[in-house]
Amino acid sequence: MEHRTISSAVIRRLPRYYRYLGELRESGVKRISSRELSERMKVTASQIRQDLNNFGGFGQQGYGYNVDTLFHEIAAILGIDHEHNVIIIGAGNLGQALVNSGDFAKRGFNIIAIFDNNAELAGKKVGNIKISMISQMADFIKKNNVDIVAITVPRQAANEVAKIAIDAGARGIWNFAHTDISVPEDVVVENVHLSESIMRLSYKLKEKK
Amino acid sequence: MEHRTISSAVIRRLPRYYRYLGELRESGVKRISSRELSERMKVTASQIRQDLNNFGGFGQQGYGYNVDTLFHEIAAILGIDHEHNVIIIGAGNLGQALVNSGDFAKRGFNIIAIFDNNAELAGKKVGNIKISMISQMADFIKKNNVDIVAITVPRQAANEVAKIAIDAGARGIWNFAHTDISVPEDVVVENVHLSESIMRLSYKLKEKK
DNA sequence: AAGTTTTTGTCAAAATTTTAACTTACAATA
DNA sequence: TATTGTAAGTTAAAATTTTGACAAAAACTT
Repeated sequence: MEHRTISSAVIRRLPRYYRYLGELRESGVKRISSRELSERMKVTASQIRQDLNNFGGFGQQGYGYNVDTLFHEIAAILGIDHEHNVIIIGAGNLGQALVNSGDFAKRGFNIIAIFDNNAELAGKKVGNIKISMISQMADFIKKNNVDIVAITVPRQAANEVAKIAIDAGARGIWNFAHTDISVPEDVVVENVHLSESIMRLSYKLKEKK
Repeated sequence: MEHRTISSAVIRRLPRYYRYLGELRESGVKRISSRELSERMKVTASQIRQDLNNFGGFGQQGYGYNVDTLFHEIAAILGIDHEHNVIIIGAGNLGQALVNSGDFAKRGFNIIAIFDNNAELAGKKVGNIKISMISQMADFIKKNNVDIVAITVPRQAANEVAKIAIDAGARGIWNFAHTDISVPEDVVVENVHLSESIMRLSYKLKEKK
């Protein structure tokens, strides 16, 4: 089977489709057309149809898309039809916020450990997870089938802790540090750069004035 | 003066250029060519030159770009050459993390208040800011020249608090809630959807397997 | 001081992404 | 069961974005 690469623009939109479908599902809507969806989401119907057809024909002419089916198909495409083990490196405010937010667990991203290098924090609890030392991390990753490593340490330390995690077998890096992380070919990184985000907002504000 | 719209792809890259230039500046580098920068940043030199030339010719043939000058030019473009007043709505973990992170203040985004609707939190402190009630927010916005409103409340409440802030005069919304916020023409929104981000990571992980 | 190298700014080509239009298939209805 | 309307899937066109190439200008070199 031929395997065309899907553009990242498409992947950027999929989680949003998923969110809308989840909402429709909760409110009991059984079917939806690309046109209706496009009106709600402020994108073109054409784009929705084309995005979805990258992965297969999930709809039916004269009917539309079955909300429930499409919801699950997108979940499968995104790889969120099963659980993920997540650890957090950095028990600062942001790391703690991620642990305490129930949102991720609800979507199958289970935060199973949090690490820090501050010895004073050792054994203290965040939510109901005990903080461990980074020295224990490699061992933990090897033994616990960790999929995703969230990095919330200061930028100076980010590449160092990423390397430890990757050497221990981690393959997905969720990077919150204000720096780029260099990784080998088979490791994927998703960046969340809040400072860049607020700068973009600042730009947009300036343009409106 | 003609005012061409700059594509959002360009704006997405500017903060990253800014970050790299800041690092170069700190390490005492005085000048840099688009080629050198492109090697460090893993983008094409052509793209850097074209991006910058949307705003003016900041470089010089045979020399390159003066790091310090370009750093400040980009700051001006992004509107971060002056301070911004920021308030946070929602004193949950994420709201508290934003307050406690010194990173934003360092870049001129001063968090001057945090609001919540939980009466039990009234008067309690996050960092050195007292939590106020949302009922006081409109008045605060009117009196304190608030530029940016960060929304970290649950999604069900997001549009409601956004409306209060906008009606009181806020023009920039930094939205962390897992929903879209509808705003009038003259208001700008920058979204930070963490759950969408981790789904994209999940997709990339699946593709590598 | 002349020649050589570097490097920008710009133009045009290439690639990608988005939108629009068309064709086909199914669903609803009478 | 035949007919009409709806809406997906697909193809083509348009728009946008990225890359490559080159002339002009400045900085080095000898």
